[in-house]
Amino acid sequence: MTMLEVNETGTRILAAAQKVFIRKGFSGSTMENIANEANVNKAALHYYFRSKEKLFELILKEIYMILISKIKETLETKECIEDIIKELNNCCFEILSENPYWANFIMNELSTNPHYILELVIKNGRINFSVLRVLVLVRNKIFKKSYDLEYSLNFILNLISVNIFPYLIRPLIISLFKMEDANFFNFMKNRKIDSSDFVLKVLK
Amino acid sequence: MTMLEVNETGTRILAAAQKVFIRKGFSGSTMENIANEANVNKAALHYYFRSKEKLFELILKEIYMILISKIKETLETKECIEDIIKELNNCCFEILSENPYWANFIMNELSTNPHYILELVIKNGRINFSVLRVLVLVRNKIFKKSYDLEYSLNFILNLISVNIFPYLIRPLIISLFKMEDANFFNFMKNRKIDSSDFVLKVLK
DNA sequence: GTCTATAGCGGGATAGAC
DNA sequence: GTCTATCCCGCTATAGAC
Repeated sequence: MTMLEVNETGTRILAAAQKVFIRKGFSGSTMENIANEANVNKAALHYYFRSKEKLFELILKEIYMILISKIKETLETKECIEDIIKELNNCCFEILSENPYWANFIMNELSTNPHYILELVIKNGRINFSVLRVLVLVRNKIFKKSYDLEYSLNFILNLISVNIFPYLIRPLIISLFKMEDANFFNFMKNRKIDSSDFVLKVLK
Repeated sequence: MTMLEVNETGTRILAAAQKVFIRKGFSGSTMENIANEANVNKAALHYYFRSKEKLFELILKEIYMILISKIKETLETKECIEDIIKELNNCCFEILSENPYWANFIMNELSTNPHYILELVIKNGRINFSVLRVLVLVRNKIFKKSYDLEYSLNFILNLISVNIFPYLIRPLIISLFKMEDANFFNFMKNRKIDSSDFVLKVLK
């Protein structure tokens, strides 16, 4: 049986692997952790997915693809820049409140072992077109000021920053303000309006 | 000899440990990596610092303290919020262009093993006062609008986000725009003006 | 204080029974 | 396909010579 046609046990292993890898990263996770989480024997992991590395690549690719497809959809279905900003904000909230560890996972891998993710980015280059489209929209909007590519790039960078970074420091926020996870996501839900405002102000 | 009075070999080990831990994280690093980097024997590491964990804690604490003291200084020496914003921006640039891996290192540890950092945050609670002071400054500035604690908090969150997040995705930016490291930091240097503008606009 | 040698263990991977 | 047993490497840590 190949990795592509996976049965019930295989999917259980994949789910367990996701859970473990996402929390602990590649080098922090062990095959035993994953086997226990999936209620199978260590040998089963190797039977289905050959090695730890192969299994990890599958998980990383799966998560990356889900993220990218949602973001692409968001960037492409809206017409004006204001709607895109609001929708992107919604999109981040929905993904990351449902999967609180995804952002950290991707960032950790990007910094400790950029190779995997950079390869995915290059192979799935079509996201670039969506970003380019947003760049043009931003340029048109702020063209009056005096057109400047770097300014547009910085605008997008700021947009992404305010949408993702707060989720990355969730453990810190939770600890400082003595919150529960639920409080945090509630805070982030209310914040949606503020951070859209924040970004939109710059356009006006 | 204790860990506090460390001779030349000890400092060489500390420097090597910093280099290795920062790039690979705790679980991604081995004592052999560090020993090679320091040009000493593995046994020396244990002689000076007892265990991998103790050595790691020292490195983490050292970096955390440097970061916090610089940020505190920035937050406290300036009087008006506009100056603080600009100075914070400078501060991040100076630290992170000189130590490109620090931001990622702290974030990775915060997400894979929050315990260490949260303990440091709690033990060195004095940073909270500086942040509180900024919060009050922000509140006074935007009070006209209608005072709102959450709004002020979000403002600070946005401020931190645009200052740190771009450094976190450096590998991605470098790869996408086919930059060298030097180009990236040059870009970030120019960006300083834009991102201050970005944040300041909201106050106006 | 610094080195070599090695203990001891945990983790990835495989062989082989069923 | 699934399990048990086991191999073997690499890593932390220590003992002991010098």
